[in-house]
Amino acid sequence: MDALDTLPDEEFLRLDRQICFSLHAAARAFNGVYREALKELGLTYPQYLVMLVLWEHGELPVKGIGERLRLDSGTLSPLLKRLEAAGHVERRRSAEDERSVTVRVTAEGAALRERALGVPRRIGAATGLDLADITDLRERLTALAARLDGLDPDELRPSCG
Amino acid sequence: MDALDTLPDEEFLRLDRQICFSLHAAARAFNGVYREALKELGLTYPQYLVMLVLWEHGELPVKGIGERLRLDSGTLSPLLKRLEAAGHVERRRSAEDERSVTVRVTAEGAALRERALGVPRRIGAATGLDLADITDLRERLTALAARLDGLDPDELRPSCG
DNA sequence: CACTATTCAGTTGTGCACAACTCAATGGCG
DNA sequence: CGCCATTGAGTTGTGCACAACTGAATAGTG
Repeated sequence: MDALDTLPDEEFLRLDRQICFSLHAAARAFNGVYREALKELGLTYPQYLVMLVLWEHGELPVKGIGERLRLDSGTLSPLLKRLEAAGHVERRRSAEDERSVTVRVTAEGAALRERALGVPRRIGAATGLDLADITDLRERLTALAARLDGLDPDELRPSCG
Repeated sequence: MDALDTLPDEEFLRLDRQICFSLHAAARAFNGVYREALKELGLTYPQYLVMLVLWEHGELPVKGIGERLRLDSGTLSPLLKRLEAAGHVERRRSAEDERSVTVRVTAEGAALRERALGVPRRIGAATGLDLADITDLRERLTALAARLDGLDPDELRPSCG
């Protein structure tokens, strides 16, 4: 039994506004909190995401970063240039495959990690959620994103609505 | 009590990557799904959000839109210009207060609403969530955003907008 | 009334997301 | 081997988010 099917379109539009807004606003609010916490590190939120995966792996090709963060080269190329200009990473073309560019954390970038260690704890405190809440929310969002990313575009076309 | 307090910083950083990524990715995935669904209407996701509040209220000052969507004039001014160029809305300076600009839905903009009615149902189906799931997720995200924005949740709740 | 502070919309500049594209390197196939 | 499709990074152009600012209109205060 899906209660959604019983709602008229009008009500759907109202509900949609609430959902659209809540997700959009939550993402921006989260972004804003991180912006504040990361200000002292000189990192933006997406740059922090990139540094997090690089801190875990030491070095990765641009493609590898993109796969882990679902970002394409159009977003990553200029972002990585800025991280390199800031001295946090180094980029060099791969010897085995001249098409590929390997991104490696510099000594300065590794030192930045130490200064970043306190950030997540402060964010966690700001959310007011405990570990179970956070984990639950994370799992739901991950599942939702996975489903939406794997969607056939045709399912969103009017003929299928 | 709070399991978060027992985690070392290292573990926190790992957890943070998962949370940051999941929220960031979910927001972008949602955005992508709407982009696809809204393509035929010629609207972007933020433009759709603006049209949703305008369809509910008929006309609003720029400030009123900004309050409901937590967006400032730096974002809204160019966006509204594009909506006006597309013929969906009309902007005119208020007679009572020359500082204020009133945004009103045009006949074309109202007609667009009819074509938009099917969008939320298709999105709802795409998420694979039922009404209870959606409502629960929405409430959590709204509460989280409210806390992070440092505001009273009631002021942010769409139903009060 | 005159003066100041605030409000409102808009502009500028930076950074991110994404589509569409370029270009060189690689891999596959006949 | 030669040809062509594919891959990987980068570039260009559009739109959004946000900070910092401008300028005009209004509100508040003495």
